[in-house]
Amino acid sequence: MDIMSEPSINMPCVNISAVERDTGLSKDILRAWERRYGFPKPSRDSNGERVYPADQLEKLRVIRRLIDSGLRPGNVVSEPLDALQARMQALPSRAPRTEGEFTVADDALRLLKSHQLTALRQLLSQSLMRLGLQQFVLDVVAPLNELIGNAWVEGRIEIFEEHLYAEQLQQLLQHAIGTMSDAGPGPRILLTTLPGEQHKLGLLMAEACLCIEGAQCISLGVQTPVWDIVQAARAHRADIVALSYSQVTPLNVVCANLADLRGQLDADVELWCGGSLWGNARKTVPGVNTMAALAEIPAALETWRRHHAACRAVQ
Amino acid sequence: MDIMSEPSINMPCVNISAVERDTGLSKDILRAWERRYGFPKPSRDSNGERVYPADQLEKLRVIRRLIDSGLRPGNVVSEPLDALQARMQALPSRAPRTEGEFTVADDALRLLKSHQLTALRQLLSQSLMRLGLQQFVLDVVAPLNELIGNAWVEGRIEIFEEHLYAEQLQQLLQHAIGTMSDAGPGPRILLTTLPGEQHKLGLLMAEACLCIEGAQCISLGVQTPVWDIVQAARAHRADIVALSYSQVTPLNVVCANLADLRGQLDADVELWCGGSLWGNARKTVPGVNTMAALAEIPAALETWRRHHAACRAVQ
DNA sequence: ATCACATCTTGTCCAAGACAAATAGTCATA
DNA sequence: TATGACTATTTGTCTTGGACAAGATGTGAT
Repeated sequence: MDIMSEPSINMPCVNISAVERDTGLSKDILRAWERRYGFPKPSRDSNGERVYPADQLEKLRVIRRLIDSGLRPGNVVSEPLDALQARMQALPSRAPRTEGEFTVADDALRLLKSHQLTALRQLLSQSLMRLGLQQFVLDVVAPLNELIGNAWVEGRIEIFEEHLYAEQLQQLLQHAIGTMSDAGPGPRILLTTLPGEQHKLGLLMAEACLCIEGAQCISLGVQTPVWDIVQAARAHRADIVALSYSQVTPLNVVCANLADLRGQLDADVELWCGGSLWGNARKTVPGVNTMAALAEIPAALETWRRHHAACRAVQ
Repeated sequence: MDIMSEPSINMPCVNISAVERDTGLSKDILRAWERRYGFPKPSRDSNGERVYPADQLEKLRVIRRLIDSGLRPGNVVSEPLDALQARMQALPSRAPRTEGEFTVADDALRLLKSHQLTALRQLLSQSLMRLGLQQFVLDVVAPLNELIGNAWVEGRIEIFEEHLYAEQLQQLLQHAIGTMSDAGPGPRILLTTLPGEQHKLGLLMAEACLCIEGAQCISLGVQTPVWDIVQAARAHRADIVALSYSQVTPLNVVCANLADLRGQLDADVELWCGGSLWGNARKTVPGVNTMAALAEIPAALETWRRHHAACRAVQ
């Protein structure tokens, strides 16, 4: 359906800012790679400014994911696309997924790709009802997310399909969370993401797991500046600030942001940060509770409650 | 720790990345202002890199707010802090609003500012139930949006409060839309915003008005690239693509994007674009149906249906 | 008043260089 | 075979100073 190898007959092109937005690679990095490795090699517009064709953008996304999984730029940036895709296949797939329990996720992906939107919504909704919110999030949404992510970098689904998927799931989760929000003796938790992180789904999944355990969740949505998180935490007397990250932000940046936020937050407010990027991270930030998986949430909450009860007793 | 010469003994200092993060001003802008206006004037570390003291960061935030409310950098960046704060006070309040019909919006703003979240949610929810979705959107949400926008540029509410407000309303609207989505003989309408436009609320308000009139809405969420909108419209055989814009994007950019999208969309797909920025716009784009207010939606749908019925009859 | 035209403003991009932190490679020692 | 120390390379980020186009403002004529 879409376009072929010839650049620029009808291929959509974008400038360096758009590439930075779409790939999470900074302008500096894009220019440095071009200088050092010869890729990306954008054409130039009449003003001498870089114009990236869609296929290079596509390749950059693959590269991004390979680097996130541990490879180094010098080894992958200059390789041709098919070699990279071969490497993608060879990556140790963290999700074993040979068992029969994730078939819902598979079915959902199939429905998404065949554009059967109402059927998709029905399937997800039914699955939610059958499993309950917690199990639904852990056993369906999380693997489905990974499935979608992989399908996307391998070019098997389009961006608009991912948008559509995220939209459906957001609705479903938000509704489910809304129906039980008002309970909870648990800690007051402020949820958001930092600027640059646009993915709301991870946030909602966390919120679901937290609400189920009786926490009082206050969600600011995505992309709240550090300073405003600090203010919000004070205004709402939050016990915990919980952030979510997908893979698009480089680990260094994430750690810097977290350290910054940790420094500005009042000391008695805990800072939790979740996201799949902590799976193979060796780095940690002092004073920040990082979680690689949603399944860690209940234990963390339990710990907080015990500790908090003890503190109260002492006072 | 590693404090420097002049500014202060214990003032925390940050590098240029942190300033970008906290103020939303890009590194390029920070360097350009320093070159042109002499502010900010960071000290340098041992490696010659910029180190910004906290008071300059604070002033940058004030400047940011003044610029967002219409002032120009050349006039404010080099002024002293107290002059800037005087200007903040002197900002004209754009909202006349003397009538008594928007009291719900006023109450909502009050609750938001006093951080009574559950009360706010209750108020909005009750209001929705009482008025019905359409009237709620037109008579409460729209004026409340304007109220919030004004309060923000005047510095009466914080960014995090605006986030919180948007989040509550999004949940409410999304839920309301979800409970009636599956009906409708009407046109298939693809809803989204273009990259750069992050406001989902406008989109949801439009979706609500469209759904009520029996249209089949397919929402892609925010920030879908042009190329993907085209693909999505084909995949889902949309009759209409509807976009939403708030005021933050310059009109020229909007028009250019619209023309681009219009050129790539199949000719038999209509393109609608709504948003308050069309209120005083003299510019139009050929082939694009622009609407300044949500109230225009029913008539537009009626027109489409009549025209479409006629076309069918001809075939 | 309204429009067209000239003039400033201002955000963004570019090039090429520099440097430190992170990573990989090497070699000797327990 | 591990482990640790040391060196070399890789890589992200910051620097300067210049350039340009789109937006905003001012000016003059209709």
